[in-house]
Amino acid sequence: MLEERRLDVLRAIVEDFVLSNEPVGSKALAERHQLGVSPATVRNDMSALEEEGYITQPHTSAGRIPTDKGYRLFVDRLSGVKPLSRAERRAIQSFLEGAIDLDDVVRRSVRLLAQLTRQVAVVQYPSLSCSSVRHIEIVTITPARLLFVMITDTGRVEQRVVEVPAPVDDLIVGELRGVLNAALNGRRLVDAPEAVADLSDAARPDLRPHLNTLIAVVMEALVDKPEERVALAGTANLTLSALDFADTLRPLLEALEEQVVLLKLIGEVRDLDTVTVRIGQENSMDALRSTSVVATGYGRGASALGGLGVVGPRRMDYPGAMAAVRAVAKYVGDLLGAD
Amino acid sequence: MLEERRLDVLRAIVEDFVLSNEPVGSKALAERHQLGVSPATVRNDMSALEEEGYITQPHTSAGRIPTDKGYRLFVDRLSGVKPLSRAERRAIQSFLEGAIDLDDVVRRSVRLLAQLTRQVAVVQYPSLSCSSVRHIEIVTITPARLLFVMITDTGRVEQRVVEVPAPVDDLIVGELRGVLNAALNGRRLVDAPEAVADLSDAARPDLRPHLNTLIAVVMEALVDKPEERVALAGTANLTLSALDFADTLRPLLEALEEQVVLLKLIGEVRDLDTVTVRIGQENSMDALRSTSVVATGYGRGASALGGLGVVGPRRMDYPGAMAAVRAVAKYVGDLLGAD
DNA sequence: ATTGGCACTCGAGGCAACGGAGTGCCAGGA
DNA sequence: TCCTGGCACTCCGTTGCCTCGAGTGCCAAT
Repeated sequence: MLEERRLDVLRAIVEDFVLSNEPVGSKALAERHQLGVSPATVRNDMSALEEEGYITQPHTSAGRIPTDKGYRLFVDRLSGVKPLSRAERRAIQSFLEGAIDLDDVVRRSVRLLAQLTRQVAVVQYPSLSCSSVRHIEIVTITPARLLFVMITDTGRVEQRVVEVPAPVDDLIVGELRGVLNAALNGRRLVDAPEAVADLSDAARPDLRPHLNTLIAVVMEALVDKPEERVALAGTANLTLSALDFADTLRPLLEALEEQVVLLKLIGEVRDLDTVTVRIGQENSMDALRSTSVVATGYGRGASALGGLGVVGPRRMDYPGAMAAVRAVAKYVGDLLGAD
Repeated sequence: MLEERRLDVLRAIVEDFVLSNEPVGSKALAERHQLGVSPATVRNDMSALEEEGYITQPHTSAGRIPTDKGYRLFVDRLSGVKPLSRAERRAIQSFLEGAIDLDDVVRRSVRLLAQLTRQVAVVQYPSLSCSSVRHIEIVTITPARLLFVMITDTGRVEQRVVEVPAPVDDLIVGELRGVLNAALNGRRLVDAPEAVADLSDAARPDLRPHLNTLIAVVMEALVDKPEERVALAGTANLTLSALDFADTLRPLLEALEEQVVLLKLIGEVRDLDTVTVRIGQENSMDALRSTSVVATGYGRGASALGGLGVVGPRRMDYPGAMAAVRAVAKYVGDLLGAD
């Protein structure tokens, strides 16, 4: 009963503060929410909540604002995932179903997510390592330089320039292409090392050096340090939160421009089935310490193809963001999984 | 003599204001620059300059700031292109020479440009229409859906999914591939329509429907509305200019996120050999009316492969920006032209 | 445990005074 | 004819002061 109401008060504080961005006081709280008690009682509860570290006051005689710990409790125990409105569901569907290729899917979804949440949105391209090879192509640029092109089942096209040890003619290129396709087509990239392990030994002697070079390059580029990519949208929304960031805005923007940073971020939170929320100091990267991140993985089956999420001020509509992230992840997963 | 000094005064005002972002007064001017005259004389000149619309005062009894017209005169007649420092030249070279493929070149150069100018940088990917076909690949996804992949001489890889009227087997795909490659390899994309015009008539009857479909898709996708792309970097630098923008920051950020807007922008100013400067109201798009754009084209030979430039506050170091833009364009042009 | 009352704190906003930077104008000098 | 020093005026930004109001903490009463 007592405990119960204290949590109600915390919830009310979070909800009001997210809306107004102003410290919320006891009187306003008691009025705006049906707590059934007087402001004085609310004050006692607030006092207790502050004692426990869930809320704080910017200065004496101001209202209270939630701490990171307060938001955490709110997210964990006090809020459901707000269901999306019908209009929002429709928007998602109509926005994504027109997509024609992978690039288009990713770009549309990242913009959609930014629009739905009014935050900065991040969508990772499907990881190569989770994809399968659909086709491999080798094109001659000069006799000693080949362009290696790989098309995956998610529609990604990866390319690398390869310098071969000795000049090759079109005949050899054709053979190389055949060997590689035979070995890799339909294979998942994580299985690639195994699939090509003794390829060279089994091949015609004159192909071996080229094959070795190609395999080495391919392994290095696509498995050891695969090129992961992300799309970003909605940085304009940061101006809405300019007050929340102040000094930290510039480092934040710089971080968001770094693919590396975003990949690390997404990499940490791309569980399927779970929407991860990182609040303020919970983030591992300095530049994000003043933000909250709501993210999840997308894909079909056991392992995530990629991740997506939003970055915004700690003062965020968590239920709404979580719902949007989850919904978009589901659609994107279906689209890319089924393709 | 008289005219001469007035222009010196304008130049001094622009230079000081760009540095300080504060209205500059007669006394400070006479001190900081070797004008050889007293503040009172400077005042007379300023008065005249204001009369002619080159400078203005934010309010009575404040210093003067340049108007768009003032900046224009400064750019046209009062400033050379500031030569880059040795360190900057070295930075450009070492930054760009490590690039491995097209994506890498573009991404590196856009970041470089943002860093050099401390503004927002934009780099357009080489236009398809100016490129030549290096290789065409056709991959079966399902019997009725083909993936068309085209590799250009600038290293761009374009792909489209094509629905064919009737199922095709690998044999036919091979033939289609052969026919298209024979017709298009080495051709510039602008010449493509001509090259494929009577391809279908000359082909084996059973190939015609497929060929027609493919050709239609290819023409539409790659010639009629080719997918142009741009890269963006340095939006964090806008926080440096936050004061210059105020209300207009959000629309500006939104515009910068729109590929369409950036493409229009670059398209208007991608002359080779000329660094175009658009100051404030000179810009054709509303969101850019409070900014200045410094841009040029890059490429080899007669027509530009693409464009690049920077967007920043009107209070910009024009000589520096022009030098950086020109230098980066030169390097990028060499890199992509020679590839 | 809850409530109303009360004294206290502190920031926001309004207002007046002040100082300083800058201007325009004018009369005198090269 | 052009430049210069002097002078009065304007207006912005800052500072200090005051008041107002929202909010708190505590206490006695229910």
